[in-house]
Amino acid sequence: MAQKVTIRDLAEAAGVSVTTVSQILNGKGDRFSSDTRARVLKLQKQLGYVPDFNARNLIMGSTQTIGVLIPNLANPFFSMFIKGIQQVAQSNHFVPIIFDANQNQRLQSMYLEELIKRAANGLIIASATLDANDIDRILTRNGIPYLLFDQNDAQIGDRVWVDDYKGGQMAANYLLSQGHRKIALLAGETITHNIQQRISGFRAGMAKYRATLPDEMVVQTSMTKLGGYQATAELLAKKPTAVFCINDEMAIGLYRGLSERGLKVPDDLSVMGYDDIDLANFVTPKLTSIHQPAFEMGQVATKLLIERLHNPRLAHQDKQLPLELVARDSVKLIADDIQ
Amino acid sequence: MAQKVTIRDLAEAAGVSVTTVSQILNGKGDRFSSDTRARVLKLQKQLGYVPDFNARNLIMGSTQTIGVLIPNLANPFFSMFIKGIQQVAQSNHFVPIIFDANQNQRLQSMYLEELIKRAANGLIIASATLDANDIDRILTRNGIPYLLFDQNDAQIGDRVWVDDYKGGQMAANYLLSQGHRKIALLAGETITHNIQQRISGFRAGMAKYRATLPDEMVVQTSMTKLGGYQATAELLAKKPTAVFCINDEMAIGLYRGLSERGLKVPDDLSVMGYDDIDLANFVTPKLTSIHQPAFEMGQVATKLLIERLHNPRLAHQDKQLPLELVARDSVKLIADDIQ
DNA sequence: TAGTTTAATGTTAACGATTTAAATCATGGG
DNA sequence: CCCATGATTTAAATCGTTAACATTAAACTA
Repeated sequence: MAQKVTIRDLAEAAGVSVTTVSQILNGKGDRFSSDTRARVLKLQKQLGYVPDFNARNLIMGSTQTIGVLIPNLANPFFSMFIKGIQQVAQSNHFVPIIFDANQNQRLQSMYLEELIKRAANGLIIASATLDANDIDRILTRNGIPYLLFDQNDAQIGDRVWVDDYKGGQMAANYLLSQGHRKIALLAGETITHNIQQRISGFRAGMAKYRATLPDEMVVQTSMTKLGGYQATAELLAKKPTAVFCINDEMAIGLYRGLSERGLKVPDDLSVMGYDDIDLANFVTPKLTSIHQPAFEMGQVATKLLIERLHNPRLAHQDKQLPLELVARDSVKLIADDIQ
Repeated sequence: MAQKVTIRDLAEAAGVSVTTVSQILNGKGDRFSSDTRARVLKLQKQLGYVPDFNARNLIMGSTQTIGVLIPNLANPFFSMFIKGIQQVAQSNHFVPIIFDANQNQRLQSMYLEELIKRAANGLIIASATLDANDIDRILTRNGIPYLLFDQNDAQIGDRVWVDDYKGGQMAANYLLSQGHRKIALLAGETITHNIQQRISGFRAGMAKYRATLPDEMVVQTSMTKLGGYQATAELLAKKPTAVFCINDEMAIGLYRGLSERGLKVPDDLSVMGYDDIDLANFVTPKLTSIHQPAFEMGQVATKLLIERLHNPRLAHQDKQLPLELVARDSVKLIADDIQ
């Protein structure tokens, strides 16, 4: 409960002016005698002086804060993404403020406002429910640089992305190469741009081998384990030999639905995921998936954003990260001719 | 890029003083004519005025911020915990700043300092590597209320807890009731207080039925899926009929280790977890576990902390939340006499 | 009418830092 | 012994708000 020690207290204790203290503590103290420098530094430790964050930011005009908006913390993909953000932010003396907006439109706007209020230096937005143009309007009006992620329909601002179209194609190619032709797609309820790309790519991949993905073979549900689970019956009714799940979480939900019905993956049904969360490697059978480098994506996003903060008139940056097919045990080879 | 609009601009535009604006915008404007009130409010929208966070906090002396330190974001238990925190914080106009300290001692201290610098109003610390007394020294020196979680060896500050001792007993009782006698324990490398309790309870539970948990039946490894996986061989060497994993993550790792060896849960080995993360319900076989109400714990922790902030001289609060055994399919009944 | 309320709004001093521009102090050459 | 010079140090302005304390004008009271 000790009264907070201010720069004035420290100055007084050291017998110098506040200017002196401020300069020395901010590394601009070359012009002071090493004697006073030492004295100030020593007393700082001794009194435990920490510059007041608000006072400092008020005059400096920076909070060293990055706002982050994500749809769902419980999805391991995003935990990893955040870990990447945190790492880079930390080493650049920034602090991320993370909001899990849980696909709630209203909440999302609230958080956006909160971040503006708090004078975040920049934002990383990985949430899809907000309209990109709305975001742009609000943020550029407030002069806040931001980076849109995972929903790059609008070509505004910097961009970190993976080639989802190609990812979809890779999935299709793999499934086809294993002899599957009757393939169902398990997608989310809201189709963001990147997921649309994924689906388009998948369709295109199918088409290349004169296979098709008719509309009646796609099932939509919430993009969670539960969603995948609940879609099982509907999916089974379509009698596919393989299912491409738009993310791993759903695939894992489907696993359960199948197992409850006594069906075996991949013998009775092949399942393929997307994201390659660490769990993919721990379910039985191990899930074949398309690997998205979530951690790295977080790192790169943060790096780009910070670069932009340092240099606002930088040309728009665009960084693509590689996707990778990780073939494990959830897809059965039912014929190896690919006609 | 438009120059930031200040309260002075708004005041000028409305033809009133800054006080008037300030008061009106802070709900203390009853003393002004409804005419000016309307005018100010309208112009605020029009000019898009947002009070400067730092200036405001500087004079108000509060940042409406809660710092949160957790060991691992990727553990679903903590994602849930955080979701609970966020929900309550949000509805009380607080914002949580979350740090994933990843059992890194140094990082943890850094984050702690950062939170102090940022003048967080209070802290929720769910990280074990820091010494409770160190924390107390640093934080009470700075007059920051905090709430220790998940490592309540020191009886300092407020407390949210589950009865881990009883949790351990419940696990033991259940395993014994299913006829198991040769039981191994899979624990973490660092044994925090709550986990120590869990283990003690487990031991006591065993003892009650004249069973024992000899030291050679406990295996220690990192508390992650990978850790659980890597412990498989060592565990198997002890030839138990059941394994009690100190958390679900490890149990899931063990699942994989067993499945790779062609062993079936629960026919070849029974597995029991702790936490009851949502995944427990989605693995095959579904994992029997002790349910910790992670989300609720986050909620309650935040509620207690905020109450404390509002009233610093409140008596220490102590809230216990219930634990629950969730019997699913991962433990085999090998004899139903419990002699 | 003079004095007192009351309603409506304004002045200005904090808050705790940073920073610019100016002041002070030695030192030494002329 | 004076002043220029460079080395140290400081006074004061500033950042955008809030709030305690005025102030003003109109309305009411006796």
